[in-house]
Amino acid sequence: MVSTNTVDTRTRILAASSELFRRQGLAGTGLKLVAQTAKAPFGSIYHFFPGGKGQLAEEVIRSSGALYGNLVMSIFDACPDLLTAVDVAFEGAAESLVATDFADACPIATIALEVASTDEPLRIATADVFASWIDAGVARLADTGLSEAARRELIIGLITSLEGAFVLSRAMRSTEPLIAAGRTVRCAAEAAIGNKADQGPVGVE
Amino acid sequence: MVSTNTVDTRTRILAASSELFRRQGLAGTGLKLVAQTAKAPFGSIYHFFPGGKGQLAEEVIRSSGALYGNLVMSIFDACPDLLTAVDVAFEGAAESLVATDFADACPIATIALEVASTDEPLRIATADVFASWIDAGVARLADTGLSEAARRELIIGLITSLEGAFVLSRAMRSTEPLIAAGRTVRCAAEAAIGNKADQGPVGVE
DNA sequence: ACTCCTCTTGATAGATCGTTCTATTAAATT
DNA sequence: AATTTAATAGAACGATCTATCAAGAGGAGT
Repeated sequence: MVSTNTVDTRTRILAASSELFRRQGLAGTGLKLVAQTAKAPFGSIYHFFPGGKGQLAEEVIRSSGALYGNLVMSIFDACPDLLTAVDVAFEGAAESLVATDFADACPIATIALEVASTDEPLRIATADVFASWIDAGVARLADTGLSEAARRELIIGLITSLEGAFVLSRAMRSTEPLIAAGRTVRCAAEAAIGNKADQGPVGVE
Repeated sequence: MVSTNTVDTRTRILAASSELFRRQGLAGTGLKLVAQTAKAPFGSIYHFFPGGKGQLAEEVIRSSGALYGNLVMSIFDACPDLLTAVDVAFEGAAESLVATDFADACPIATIALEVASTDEPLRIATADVFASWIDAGVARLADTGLSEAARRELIIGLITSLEGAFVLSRAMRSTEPLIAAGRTVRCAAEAAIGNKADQGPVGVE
């Protein structure tokens, strides 16, 4: 009942983990540092996450994955059309990357690569997040009049370009990859809209 | 003089590290496992790499980065034109990913994300590799008649799409992201070639 | 007052990490 | 043959990791 002015300990642990995991990876982040960053007692981690690091990581993946998906999707809500949404998405990503000294990119990409071949439950969690992003994007693009296959291809192209651009931009400490990737996706989007009339498969053999 | 039928120990350590690092990350791979995988005595790691894990990782990044760059670049040599090269590159990546049970993708992407904000020497190493890929690609596309800026944008778009598609494909255990990313890059390449005559900026306002 | 119950707190265990160390064997050089 | 160098081999060290444990603080309800 008493509304404490401080945030929930559990939430603090989750937030600290999310930030640390995406900056230095899952295996590279110790729980001691998590507790310290969250200003939480060490034992509280195992109080709220009895499943240990695995459970903590899975909740981080799913919660921050959903959060980031909503963030990107809100850009599409705020933009009049698809093309400007693509531009704004990549420009916004570039800005926030610079603002955080090239640290805060995708919250789950680092974890996804780490666990893809080593931890099946966590791999599934990252796969679920990516799948939900794709589904949300396909639904969001319904008003474009494109076929579902075309929308799916487009949104996957956008996500993959964004993810890959994060890799290069963080490594090179430059927004150039993000800008170039944005232009690439824009080209694909323009082509898709231009070919709207075509019904059949896209492939030009 | 005597040509041993076995490979150099140093090379074995490097190869084992490269494979392990890209599958389970840098922080997630212990040197004990490296020695064991390389069938090398543990002490030999520090004999050949006195700088420890850092030196080993840097050599892995630079050597396997150069190797992978040459691999992708050889596709462009074997293809008659840019468009088919793009197709072959993404299809080949999809095939080799399936062949290795979605394990062997880009040899340095996982490391790049891990070290981007935590280890400056290694971050620089990954940045150097990406920069060399871009430079090589720009040079390779010289015969397209595109401006250097256009070539650069195109090749960065290709690399970022490929990297991002690896992330999603490995996580989802599906080649769909790689296929979709390939189509996206193909669209951008077609648009670039189509606009070859235009001299000014690409933007169609 | 008393009993739950949630949460806090830090010590501690046991394993593994990167690193260093000494000792031994193999090869090359003088 | 003698000596130096390269490589092998793994034990040992301190630090850090995940995970567990026991003990206590604070409130709510009876």
